[in-house]
Amino acid sequence: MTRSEENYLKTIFHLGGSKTTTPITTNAIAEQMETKPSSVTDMAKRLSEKGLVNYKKYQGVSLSELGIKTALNIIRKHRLWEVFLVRKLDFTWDEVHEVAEQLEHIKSEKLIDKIDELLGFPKYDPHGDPIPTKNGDIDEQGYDKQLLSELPVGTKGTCVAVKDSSVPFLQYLDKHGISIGKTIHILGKEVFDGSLHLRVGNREHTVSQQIATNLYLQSK
Amino acid sequence: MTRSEENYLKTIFHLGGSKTTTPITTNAIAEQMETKPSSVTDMAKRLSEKGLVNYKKYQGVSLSELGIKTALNIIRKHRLWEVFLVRKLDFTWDEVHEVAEQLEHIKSEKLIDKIDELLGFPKYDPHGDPIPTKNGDIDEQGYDKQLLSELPVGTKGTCVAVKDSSVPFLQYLDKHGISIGKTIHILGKEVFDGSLHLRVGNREHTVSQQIATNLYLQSK
DNA sequence: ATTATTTTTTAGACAAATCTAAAAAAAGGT
DNA sequence: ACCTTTTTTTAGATTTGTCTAAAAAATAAT
Repeated sequence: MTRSEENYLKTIFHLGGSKTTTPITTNAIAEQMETKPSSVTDMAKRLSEKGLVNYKKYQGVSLSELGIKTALNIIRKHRLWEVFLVRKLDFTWDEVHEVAEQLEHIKSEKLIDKIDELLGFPKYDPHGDPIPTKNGDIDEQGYDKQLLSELPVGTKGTCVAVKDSSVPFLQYLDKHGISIGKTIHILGKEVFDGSLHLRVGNREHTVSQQIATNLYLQSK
Repeated sequence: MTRSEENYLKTIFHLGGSKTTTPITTNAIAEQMETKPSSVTDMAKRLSEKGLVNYKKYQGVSLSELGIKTALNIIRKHRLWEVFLVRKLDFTWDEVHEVAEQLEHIKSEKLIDKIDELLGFPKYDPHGDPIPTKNGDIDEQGYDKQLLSELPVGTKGTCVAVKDSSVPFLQYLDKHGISIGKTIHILGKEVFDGSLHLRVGNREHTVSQQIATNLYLQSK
């Protein structure tokens, strides 16, 4: 397994390539990976040779059983390292992704199992995404969560995950005191643009619809 | 900096390439890295282009100032990760090298500084080798240590480092209860083959000269 | 000092992973 | 159904890092 192969598998998984129903297009992969479609075609052939993906010319790519298992293993490593960075080394949630992108490729089963143990076998990463188990089981559902934008005014809930985990979005949330575990109260909604009025802790803010469609709450 | 370039720099450093006096030969590097001399020549040119080594045809390689700084930074990372693996994840000292070979190439200054901090700024790795500082200072001397083979009968000392840190040697030491920090008493010496009779803790062993020339004590 | 041996370098080839430009196939529009 | 546009693939080139085989330089030996 090369690093590049691992990155392709991970991307294909994130684009939904574990379901055989709709194969992932060459273009979609290229765009996501910021590479050229021709490079994707080359890699699709290589991965197909190795039995990691199903690929037929002009018909896109989906992951094989082995491909899914491999992708989940990389995602497991990525997310465990993210938890480690936040909990043990005081990284902020917007800093972890870049470093975890490197750490996820370290080849040592013992290492990642020990990190898992050190962290007390966490179930979710710092963005609220579920961590696959050693056997490749993943709690796709996660918490019983709903997008902030889909909840009615008056709802009170706990922030459990983010949909977008880009650096600017995470920094925006930090600036407004929003993080995983925080209680959020929906005070009002502007019908015109879908913006929401919230109470987070003892502070009140207005957030745009774009924010509201990228934040998951568990309502109570 | 590619991973391969980093590995060459590290190897050149370990072969003594930081002293301009005796350049390191192509063959020596090839042998150490288990590669071919022609590959070393290629890399020597590339590293020379980048100002990391001094290289003139047929005259071997030595590290430039920048090369030394870079090599020490990689060694620093390698050794800090080794300490982390032993102290935080219960790796044994014969297991750490292979994983640290991978971890040393992770690019994040913040990561290694936080690991350093988490460990309380250790000065020595699990084999007793000194850890370079962030600025590239290294305590070459280390402890005021002497090879076990060079000490007189009757000496009592603390094991502070190993010269050979190969897996078989470290496992041999483990089997005989010898580790960094252990007190060793030299009870007798066989003139014929240089083997030594030792007391380690409450056990007594005879060890060959080969063992004795690869173990450092700090006598007291 | 000339030959033999060893070391080092060059030249050319190969694999992985990428790119550009052009060709082929698929999808969309009228 | 035909033409146009988009998507995908092929073909050929490039870079990094490696190799083998042959040439060149340095070292050693008689």
